[in-house]
Amino acid sequence: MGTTVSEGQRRDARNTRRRLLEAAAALFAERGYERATVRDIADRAGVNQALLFRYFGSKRALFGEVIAHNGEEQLRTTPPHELLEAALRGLLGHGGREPDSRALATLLRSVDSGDEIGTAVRAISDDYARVLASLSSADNHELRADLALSWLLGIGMMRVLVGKEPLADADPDEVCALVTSALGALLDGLPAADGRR
Amino acid sequence: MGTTVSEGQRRDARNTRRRLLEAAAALFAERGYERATVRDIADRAGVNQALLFRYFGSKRALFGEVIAHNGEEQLRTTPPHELLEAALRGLLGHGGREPDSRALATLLRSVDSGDEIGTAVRAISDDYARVLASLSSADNHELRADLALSWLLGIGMMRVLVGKEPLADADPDEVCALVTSALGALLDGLPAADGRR
DNA sequence: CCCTTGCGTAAGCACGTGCTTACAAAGCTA
DNA sequence: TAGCTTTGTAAGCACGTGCTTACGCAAGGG
Repeated sequence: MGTTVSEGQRRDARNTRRRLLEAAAALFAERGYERATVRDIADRAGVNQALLFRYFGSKRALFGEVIAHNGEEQLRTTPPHELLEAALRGLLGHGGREPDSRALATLLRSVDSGDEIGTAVRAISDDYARVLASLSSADNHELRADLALSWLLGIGMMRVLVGKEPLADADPDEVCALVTSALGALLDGLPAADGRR
Repeated sequence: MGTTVSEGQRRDARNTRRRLLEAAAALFAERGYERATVRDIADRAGVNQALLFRYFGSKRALFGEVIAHNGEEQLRTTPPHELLEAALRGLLGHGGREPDSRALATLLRSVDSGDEIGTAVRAISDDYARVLASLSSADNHELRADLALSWLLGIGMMRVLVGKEPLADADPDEVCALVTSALGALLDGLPAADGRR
């Protein structure tokens, strides 16, 4: 039958693969693609780094699987009209520790890892933007959604990476109130022009 | 007097130093701190890489000098109330080619270069935020300025690094209109609260 | 004319990276 | 027990990085 895995579970390929995936998800979210080394990932998973290549082929492929899993998680568990605030609070509170808010944190820190990594990164942002775009009824709602997502990204950057004060230590509630009201106006259909048209 | 530098100007320390600085400024703006290697910088300057270390000591020190020069440039040449739009258009148009808009482009691409680079990066953003904050009369105007700057940063990220569509190829005028009107409301004193207070 | 001074260069060092390989050992089948 | 497959490991390779060192060479004064 199922080969009766005892329970001490040494020598369990499925489990080690899973542990590698989890360790990678955590480290990618914490440090981004480039700064998360395969040695660190293997260490956190408690296995030899050679196994990472046996099970995933390459670091890039591993990143791809992580992204695929992470992207869907928050998107499926939160209704569209709460997504904006949920994502923002995920970014503001813990810095990507919990699995929910890992997608944006990973995006945040892997954004400059050029070429092919950018494709995976673009995939997450596409998912988020699609949902955000559904909230607006303006003709250029897709652009507005991109701008909203950009703001979240920028705020995350400033807080987590740059550490800019006073934003970095600001009260999440205060930030959230300012941003959501400004973005609400944006998405609900702000006057599309100012000086030009 | 001044040692009569002929004009073929080989073996001119001042000039090579200047060329290194200019090449570094360009490459840091184009690729960010990490991805701009000392070999590339020296090559673009047309000199040996060892000179980079003779004249600047380390790559970090060179970055510091570049940042110091770049930061002041746009800030001094544009009046405060035009800074927001100027910075945004600098980011939207050319991707940091011209010296004016290099500061934000450098910031943009060096943002995740951890530890001590972050300090230099924070210095630029502080300068920008200070000017932006002077535009608002709200009590938390500094926070609002940080949020405005964050948005610029995020938009730059999405366009230049992520390449997210439709934002990446959107008309600068359209983007600018949306952002400035939303940010105008933010800085002019938006209702500070929504659900809480 | 030598010889000190300072600019410029080629070569290399030490280290961290992603990835590979040769091998040990566990577990199953016979 | 013998043999085969699967899982794990230690060692190392190839390469790119920031940085250093030993040297060539122009220039100018005694």
